[in-house]
Amino acid sequence: MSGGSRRRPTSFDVAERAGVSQPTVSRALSGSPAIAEATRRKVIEAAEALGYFVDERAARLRRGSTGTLAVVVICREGDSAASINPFAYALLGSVCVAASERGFETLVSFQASPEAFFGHYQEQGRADGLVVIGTTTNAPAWEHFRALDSEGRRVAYWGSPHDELDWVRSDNHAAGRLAVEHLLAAGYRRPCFLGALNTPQVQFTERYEGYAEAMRAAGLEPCLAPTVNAATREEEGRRAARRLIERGEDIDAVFAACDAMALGALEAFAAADVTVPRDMGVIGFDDLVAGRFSRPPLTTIAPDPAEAGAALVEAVLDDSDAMARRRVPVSLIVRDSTLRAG
Amino acid sequence: MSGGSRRRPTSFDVAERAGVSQPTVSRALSGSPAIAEATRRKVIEAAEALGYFVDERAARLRRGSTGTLAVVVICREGDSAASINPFAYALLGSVCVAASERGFETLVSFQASPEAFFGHYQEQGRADGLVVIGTTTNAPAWEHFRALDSEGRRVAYWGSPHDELDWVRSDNHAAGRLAVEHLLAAGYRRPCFLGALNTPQVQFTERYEGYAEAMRAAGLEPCLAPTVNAATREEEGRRAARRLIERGEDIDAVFAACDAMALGALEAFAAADVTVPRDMGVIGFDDLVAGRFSRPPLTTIAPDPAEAGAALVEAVLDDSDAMARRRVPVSLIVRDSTLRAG
DNA sequence: CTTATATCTGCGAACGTTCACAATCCGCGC
DNA sequence: GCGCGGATTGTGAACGTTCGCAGATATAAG
Repeated sequence: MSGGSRRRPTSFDVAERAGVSQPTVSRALSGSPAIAEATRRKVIEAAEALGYFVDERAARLRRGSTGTLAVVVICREGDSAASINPFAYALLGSVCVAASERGFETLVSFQASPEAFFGHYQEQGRADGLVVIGTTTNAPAWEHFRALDSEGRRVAYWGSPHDELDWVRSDNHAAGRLAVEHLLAAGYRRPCFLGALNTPQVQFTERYEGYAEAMRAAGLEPCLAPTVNAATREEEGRRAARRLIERGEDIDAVFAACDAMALGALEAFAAADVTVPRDMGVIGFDDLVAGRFSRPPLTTIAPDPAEAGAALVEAVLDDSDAMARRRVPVSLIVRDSTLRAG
Repeated sequence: MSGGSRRRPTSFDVAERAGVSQPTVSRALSGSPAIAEATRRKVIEAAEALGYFVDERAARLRRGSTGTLAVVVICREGDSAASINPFAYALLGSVCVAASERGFETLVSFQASPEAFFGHYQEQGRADGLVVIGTTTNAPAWEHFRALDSEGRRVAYWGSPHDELDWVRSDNHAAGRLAVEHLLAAGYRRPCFLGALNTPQVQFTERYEGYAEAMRAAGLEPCLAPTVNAATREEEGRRAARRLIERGEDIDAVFAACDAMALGALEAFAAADVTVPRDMGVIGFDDLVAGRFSRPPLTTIAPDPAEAGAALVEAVLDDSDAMARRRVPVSLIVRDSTLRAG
């Protein structure tokens, strides 16, 4: 209030105070090697005394970079931003945070058709890179991708089923192994995988592979309870579990490819008087909040959205020529649904 | 690939093609009134032919604006970005989207102590405005706020308990009314409010007020089942519900201030053999995914994160001098927990 | 003591826009 | 017929930084 708002200090002000030229200030603060250590200290001191910060707008203009990361979240046609998967939201949030930590701003968009988005940003050139969250089977989208990529624009994908591109995924093989090892340690003898393979959801397939591997390592035959398409994932899980019971399969535990299916399965088991965890162990993947409130509470493998977001940002911003393909560690969260009472 | 990447066209290129001077291009495209309609058309045509877009960096530098919106999500000390309330995430996402739609980028941060953030952005001046998501009782934070505000920097708050500032909240009074009206229509006779009043959570208090008003309008006496502090909201709900049963209060329905409490209450009722919805109706607020999977599925009042995000951005960016205080509509979602079978 | 070399710093320009101001054109009234 | 105001457009500068290049200083070698 009193005194009014002072003008923001510029590099000229710092230069004057430090007794050097203005470009020297720039060099000192941007970490250029061609600067004497003594000068740098002097400049830094002056900058701090004045409360100086580099004006990113000017720096970016001159440098030719945008300092901006575009993020597109793929959602179904007509979906509002509110109705997407909670994990995608958490991922979005952590991408934004990771970008901010590296001094990048984010331009976020929810899109049913990624290609529109790609075209737009490609032309407008408003972002240095693009992070895509979600899975699409949309072929034109992949074309736009390659176009972006060949222009030197960086793109990273969460869970991409397309092998030409940079991606980041959960360590789904480890998830499968963790699930099997936990179930066996808890006293179950024949865990079965619940989920569909060979769908665009590569991550599900990978979880199965981890599961199968661990089963064989324990001298057991993998077994699969395939799901069929339904309106919701819960419904898929419900149906698959019901079928399992009807056919009287010889299994005593289920590893569902995602929590939503696991929750559906829990309902089906309850309806058929199969008591979880006594008669049947159930474990999922995703660590949905819902799993904390189901009855019984759901054991699950938790992905790490914070790590995943950081990895995505890193994949986009670090311009190593090598393709970035990172696995983000997962962790086991034990709740009642696999606690076979002694 | 072939031909390499062409240089991005500038306003000089457009000017040359349209046969006007460069600043005229700027005027034509920025909607300045001091321009002949014929000229504007000529310029726009040339711009489209060349695929020209204004370089935001240069425009912002010259204009003195940042084109950036800072968003801070307040979380508890040590919390990672991943562990915050799902609604806050949804809100964050929709704020980012709403900002992007208005051509603003977002700088997102998760902070336990908002004052650090305020100070940082205040000095660095990297954002035109600030959106704060979350509730804090931290007094120093409010000081920083006022400072920002008096410097002409715009700030908007989700659910602020501080009356000097712009805020956006759910229409909590309507929520209370909706809950009561629904419960009465469903055949319950004496619904009770479950939650604590006079806490920093103004929104809870407002929901109670709406509830009480609707009760009186129906000729009923409001009733309150106060919660006490516990590690989690579920636990608060569980305890409050247990006490309600022990004391044998004459009630047949509960409106919980949030879904987490409602879910806790559901557990307590189940443990005490009070059958929901037959003996007791339960309704919450938040529309957590968890409510879809609880047993029975939870009737709830759903806030609208998309609308809320848009309103927050509007409050920050529209520089009317009048304080922006907006109520975002809520909607009733009926599930089994209030479906008293006939 | 001089020259070559490496290390550091200053100078000027450039990035692409918007803004203040001056210049031009037009029609109209005296 | 000349000047004058309003509507448009052009001119020049400025926003605050980074970059290329030349100049300066110090250190080492001949």
